[in-house]
Amino acid sequence: MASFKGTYVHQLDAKARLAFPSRLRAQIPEGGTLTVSAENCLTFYPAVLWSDMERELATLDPLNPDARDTKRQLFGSAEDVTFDKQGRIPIPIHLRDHAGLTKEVVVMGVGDVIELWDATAWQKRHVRIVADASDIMRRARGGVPHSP
Amino acid sequence: MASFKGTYVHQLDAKARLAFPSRLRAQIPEGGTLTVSAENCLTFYPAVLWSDMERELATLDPLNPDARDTKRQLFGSAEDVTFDKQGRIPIPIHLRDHAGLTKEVVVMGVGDVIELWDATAWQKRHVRIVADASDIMRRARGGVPHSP
DNA sequence: TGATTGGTGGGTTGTTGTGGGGAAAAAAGG
DNA sequence: CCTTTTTTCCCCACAACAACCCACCAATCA
Repeated sequence: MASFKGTYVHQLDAKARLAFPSRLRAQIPEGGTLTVSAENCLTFYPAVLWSDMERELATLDPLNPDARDTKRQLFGSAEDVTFDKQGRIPIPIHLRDHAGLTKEVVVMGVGDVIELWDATAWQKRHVRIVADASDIMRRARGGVPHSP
Repeated sequence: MASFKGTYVHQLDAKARLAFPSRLRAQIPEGGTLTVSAENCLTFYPAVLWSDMERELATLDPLNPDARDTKRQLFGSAEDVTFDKQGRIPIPIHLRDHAGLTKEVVVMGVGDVIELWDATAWQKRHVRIVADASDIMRRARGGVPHSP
């Protein structure tokens, strides 16, 4: 299983293309699927992981309204992405809007997926994470709900 | 399992490269992974130990927001490091910032990992550790939370 | 004192991100 | 159904950065 790491700051050009960091691109030459995250960012799934995701979503109870909304959110916003010969991907409007992407984009390897953040949005969240690092990491194990 | 020990003070050059102490380097010729620590320093994990770390992070619940932030913090800040022919490693900006590295860097073997500190930051912490040594070591077993 | 190892500095060459022009394809409109 | 407009992709060019290589000093040890 691929393991993505590192933080890269790239520019969204006038044609809404994003140059994908070459280190990350080298791990997924065949592309993958991009969709919205629970936070205000985008999540890139490598092809293998996305098909797992599809299978998992298929097991959700069709009678549960939350399950239906979850599927609407994830499937409805999903886009297959492949790289052009310069290693760039186009980012559709509805995905840009969800993550508030304008110019500076933070591309971050987060283990099995890659996340895209607006630079300033990530900066804000990052200082919060660093400040509360020990608390957050303690709660990460426990599954204790946290307050916003 | 490798066991690192000793303290070395090296200079960060104009290109943000750090000459890794040859004694430590000899134990990990293939490099490893460098990422942020909970304190304001950097932690170097030998390859084997880092893959253990990855496996552990993979077990965190993807539906827990704190787990996601934890993975962002650790994976997002992580960088694979290999040595150049002079035994140096480049240190990216975001890692320099987290540890406040400027010129003098303390490289310290700490058992299974290696830590990098800004020299003055380490000095301050060191005098505190020495002063409170007996209390600190007594609490080390108990897992009692400490005050900053 | 000579040789070897280890740390420091700097030049040079590829690689990578960025911008933009132009062709092909797709969509929209008459 | 054909024309016009928009979008998408490919290519080229440039600038910035990172990796690699070679050379110099300083310290250690025989």
